[in-house]
Amino acid sequence: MPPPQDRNISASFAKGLAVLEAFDGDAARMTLAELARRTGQDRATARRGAMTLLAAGYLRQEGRDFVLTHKVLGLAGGFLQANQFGRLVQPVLNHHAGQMQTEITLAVRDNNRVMLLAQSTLVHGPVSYGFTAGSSLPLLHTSLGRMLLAAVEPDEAEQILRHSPCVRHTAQSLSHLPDILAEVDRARDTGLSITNGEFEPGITGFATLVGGPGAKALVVGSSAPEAGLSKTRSAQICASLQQCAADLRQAGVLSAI
Amino acid sequence: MPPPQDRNISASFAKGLAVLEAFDGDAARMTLAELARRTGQDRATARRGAMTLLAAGYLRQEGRDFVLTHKVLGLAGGFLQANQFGRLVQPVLNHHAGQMQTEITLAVRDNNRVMLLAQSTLVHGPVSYGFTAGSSLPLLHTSLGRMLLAAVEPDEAEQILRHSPCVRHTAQSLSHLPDILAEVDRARDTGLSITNGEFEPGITGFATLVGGPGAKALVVGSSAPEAGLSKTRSAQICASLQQCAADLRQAGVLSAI
DNA sequence: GACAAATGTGCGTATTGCGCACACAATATC
DNA sequence: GATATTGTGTGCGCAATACGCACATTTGTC
Repeated sequence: MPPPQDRNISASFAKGLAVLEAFDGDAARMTLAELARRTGQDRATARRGAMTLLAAGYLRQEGRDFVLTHKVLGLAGGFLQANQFGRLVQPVLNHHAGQMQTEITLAVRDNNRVMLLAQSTLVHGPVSYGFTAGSSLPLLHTSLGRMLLAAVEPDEAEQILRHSPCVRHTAQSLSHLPDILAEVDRARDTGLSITNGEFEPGITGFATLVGGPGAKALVVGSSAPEAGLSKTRSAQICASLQQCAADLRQAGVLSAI
Repeated sequence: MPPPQDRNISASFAKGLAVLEAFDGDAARMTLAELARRTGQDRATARRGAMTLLAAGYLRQEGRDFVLTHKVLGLAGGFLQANQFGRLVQPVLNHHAGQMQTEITLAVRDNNRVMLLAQSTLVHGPVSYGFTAGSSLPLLHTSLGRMLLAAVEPDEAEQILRHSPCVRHTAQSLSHLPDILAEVDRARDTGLSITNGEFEPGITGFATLVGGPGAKALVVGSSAPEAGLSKTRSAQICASLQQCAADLRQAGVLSAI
């Protein structure tokens, strides 16, 4: 017999949120049947959730497919505006990105994924990898992810790792948990995480900690093509990231989480 | 007697969404009592909505205040990723922002407000005005807003205007509806909207249409300080915006709405 | 045309959520 | 410190809401 429901929680609202969350970067458009499967809900329940979101403007319909609309950006805008990301965070990222001539990204851990919170806009840089604020990246094979794991206690980091999907993105992707843990430990010790082509082929990723307690840690990261990456250049990027982290702390970004 | 409810809509879910939407840039943090007032709901109803959002991770609690979390960015990320904003839109905005040496913004109309969808901000530019993707701007006194109104039929534009708040942001803000309508008509005729210090003092705004049917039109805009803005420079910005719009159409941005 | 997959909807059921009221807590003001 | 105001937590009766199932229909694919 299921426990009596928590009277503080609206189960219908929670089911509806699950329908909204089913739409992500991997599942951009879904039929009702797919939506029911993905949420584990009865088709009629999922349908009511989808029709409510349709009426509210968060979904639109293309034939049989439901498609997420830009209205979700308005929700995100509330958070970004409230925390003055445009005035405090973006200029710092842009400034350092300009100096380093690379993109810079601010990220946080979201369960066992990396969530990008903000990203510099760079005029003359290498080709964009297509990520934006709100993008979700893997935890295990990115420098951002490793740095976020380095921000939590070792045994908790191991727990998180054990419950995270370990997908080999490239031939270089580490696949043994002890190897990944060793890299996380190294990031914890040095304050820097560097990955070589483990998520995107031929791309070196860098990340350092901005601050914040374990589960709510913020990190900044950058990336550069491996080819033509000298030790001097690498050290320069690391130093700039650490300066960027200091400037972000100064700007008060840690109070946003 | 109220009409029987639409069986396709979950009223509890809709109420919950209204609680989530109550958190915006102007109301970053709210007590339960404030939330009930803002949503017009009974305090117990608003409380259940807030507690459900708390459990789902969209709100956190600071004393008596509920605060929006970054989790809403994940929802936005689904839309941005699905429409490849990072790969198709951002590079175009960045390219033209670099060439023009101004910020560029992509926007859509959201009821009687302007919603920013994407933006390229400049490394060495005038002080950032603090807006980001998801930010909401007024419709009546921005070049983006005027251009969005120009995209709909004149009588519909007038209806929207009549139902929009007419706040005087600066001494230069037009306040007579016929004057604003005339500016909208001019934007419709010329394909460009230019405003002088009506929303931010001393700032000239430019906007042009990217495309899309009336209610779903997309526009791009830019801004520059009025001081030191020559006719040549003005014309240059307008031409670049129009080229940017053409490149965005080419990149397929219109299918995102 | 056959088959699979998806959809719309009616309906019985009971659970869920609503809203009110009461008591208590926290904060603000004097 | 007292008082007033505002905010909060929660129990509870009630009825309406939402669930989930089943059936018929539609759409898509081969």
